[in-house]
Amino acid sequence: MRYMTSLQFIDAVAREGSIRKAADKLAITSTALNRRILAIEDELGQPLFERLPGGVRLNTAGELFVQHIRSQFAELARVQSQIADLSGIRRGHVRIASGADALRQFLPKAVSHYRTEHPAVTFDLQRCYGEDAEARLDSLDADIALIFEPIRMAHVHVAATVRQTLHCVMPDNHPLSQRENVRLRDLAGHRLCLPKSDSGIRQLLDAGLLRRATDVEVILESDSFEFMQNYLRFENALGFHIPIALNDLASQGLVARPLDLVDVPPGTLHLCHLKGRVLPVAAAKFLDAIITGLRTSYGGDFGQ
Amino acid sequence: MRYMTSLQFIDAVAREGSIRKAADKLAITSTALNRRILAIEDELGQPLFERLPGGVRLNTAGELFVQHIRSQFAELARVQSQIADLSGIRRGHVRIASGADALRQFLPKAVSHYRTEHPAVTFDLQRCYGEDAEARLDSLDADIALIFEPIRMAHVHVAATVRQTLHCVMPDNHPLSQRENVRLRDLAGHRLCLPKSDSGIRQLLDAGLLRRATDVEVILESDSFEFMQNYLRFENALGFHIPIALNDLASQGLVARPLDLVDVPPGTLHLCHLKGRVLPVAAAKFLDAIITGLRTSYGGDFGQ
DNA sequence: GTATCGCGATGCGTTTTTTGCATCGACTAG
DNA sequence: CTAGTCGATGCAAAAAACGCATCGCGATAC
Repeated sequence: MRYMTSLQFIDAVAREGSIRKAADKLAITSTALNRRILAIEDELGQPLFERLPGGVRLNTAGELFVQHIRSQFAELARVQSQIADLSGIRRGHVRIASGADALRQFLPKAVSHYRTEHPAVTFDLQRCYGEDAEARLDSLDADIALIFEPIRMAHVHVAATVRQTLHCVMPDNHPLSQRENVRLRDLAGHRLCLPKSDSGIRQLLDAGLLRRATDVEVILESDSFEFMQNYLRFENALGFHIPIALNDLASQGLVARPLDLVDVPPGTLHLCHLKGRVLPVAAAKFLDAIITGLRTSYGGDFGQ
Repeated sequence: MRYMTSLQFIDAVAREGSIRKAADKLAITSTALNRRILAIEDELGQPLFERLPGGVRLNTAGELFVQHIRSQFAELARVQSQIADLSGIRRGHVRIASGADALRQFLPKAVSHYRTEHPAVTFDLQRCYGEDAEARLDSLDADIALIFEPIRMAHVHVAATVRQTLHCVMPDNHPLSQRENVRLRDLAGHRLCLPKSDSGIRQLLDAGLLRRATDVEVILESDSFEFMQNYLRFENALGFHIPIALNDLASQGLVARPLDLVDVPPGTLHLCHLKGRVLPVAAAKFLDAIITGLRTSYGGDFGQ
């Protein structure tokens, strides 16, 4: 929207921490950008940025104002999608922040299924680490977040949860593949591939392993589930996934066996949005769809 | 704010129902205003107004958008007051919609008392009839509303209530002035001055009179409590007030006697704001002050 | 039925605002 | 101490907004 460019500019400067850098990104000169910012600060009667030698930084007033700007844009987007909705044009845009887990199988399926029914809705998928997904909800860079395990921030609303039992993934000729489910003590002496420590899966595992003081051999750590799964095709080791992240194991000669619930409690996948926020039409409908999808396909059960 | 003028213009056109009239009020030409509206409609991809022979009217999209505009402005005002607040400048603006009742004594006192402590806070008092106060909350033309008796709209939040027993006001030589309190049947044969039927007081009275089928002589109706009170100095008749609206009776040779609660239940004064809205700092603080003031001064008791 | 009136839309010249360039002073890093 | 970065500012060019005159359309008055 043309009349809000100044606000967008302020947001950009806040993100870049420098007027010149932001001006580059916005494809205008730093002069123009600088003057727009001065003009708004003048109108507000107070500076929004502290001028530092290496750039600028939001002051307290600026933080309040930028927060306001972001919520205004989110609101505008919502109203626009609402207007588009009532005129029968079922288009919109959904921005999702997700950990790596759900990106493998679950989200691609969900998005593609939704798009078969609403082909004019576009998506933006942001792969996040750790608390980043929550931060993106907060800064309104994402409408919906899928977070496995802990929710740290208070103003995140959990729309739905799915219980996910940790599974141990291994080549089908691995000795442990004979068992129905795997105890932690069975892992002793085996080689493990573990997700990095900011992953919910890793945190669940660590808690269990620490408690049982199991002696294991960690041969690699990665933040890519895809890499770890592929790796198991070359070395006879053990990986860990949750059902929602499992895909296409059989064709790669892999099998998954659940970890015994006595050792490792089931993790929880949280489907969240920002508390108190009214989601744009498209995002709200996708959320509905995804929730019913979760209920039917992954209702606490194995989802491969 | 300079960058939002286009939005304000749309709001003005929506209120005036005509581009030319709105242009007059805004002190610009209809040409410029018209083009700004066309530009925004173009950016949104949809018209916001229906063009009628006698002017323009919002369509559905326009109503959504105008609602959005108003909430944006309210939000901006709130953020501005928040910014002003944190910089130590205790200024702000409070807009109150009130029935005539509270304007007589209670609100002048409350506002002036608040202003002794916060002299930089300014006030806007809008005298409203009937449902208008609620409508003004809804259109964000008022931050706070004082409504006597019924709340019709669902999205009004009641921050506090005060019980108010109806009082009968009369010249001090009136026969009924001898009684401690007044029954409805005592009114038979007396001349009454009644508020108009959109007043909460009138509605309470009507309900009681109808139930008791009391035969009374209504000599005048008015929406001005001041007029009715003054009138009693010239004709020996009866008026009706709630304690919060009583002022300075003795010096005018008037007295007030409560109506018996058996006949007429006590009315309720509602102190409201729009549900889900975060009030600007000044309005929120004034609301706090007014609530504690109500609790101590008018805690269900006579307040003259 | 016709003339008139008020409404929003639009073409065009003018005014106001915004932008970009060159440059300044302040500061940091090496 | 010098080279490089940052934000601020004077000035001319470019862009946007504005006002005037005018059009077409529909309602109203007579």
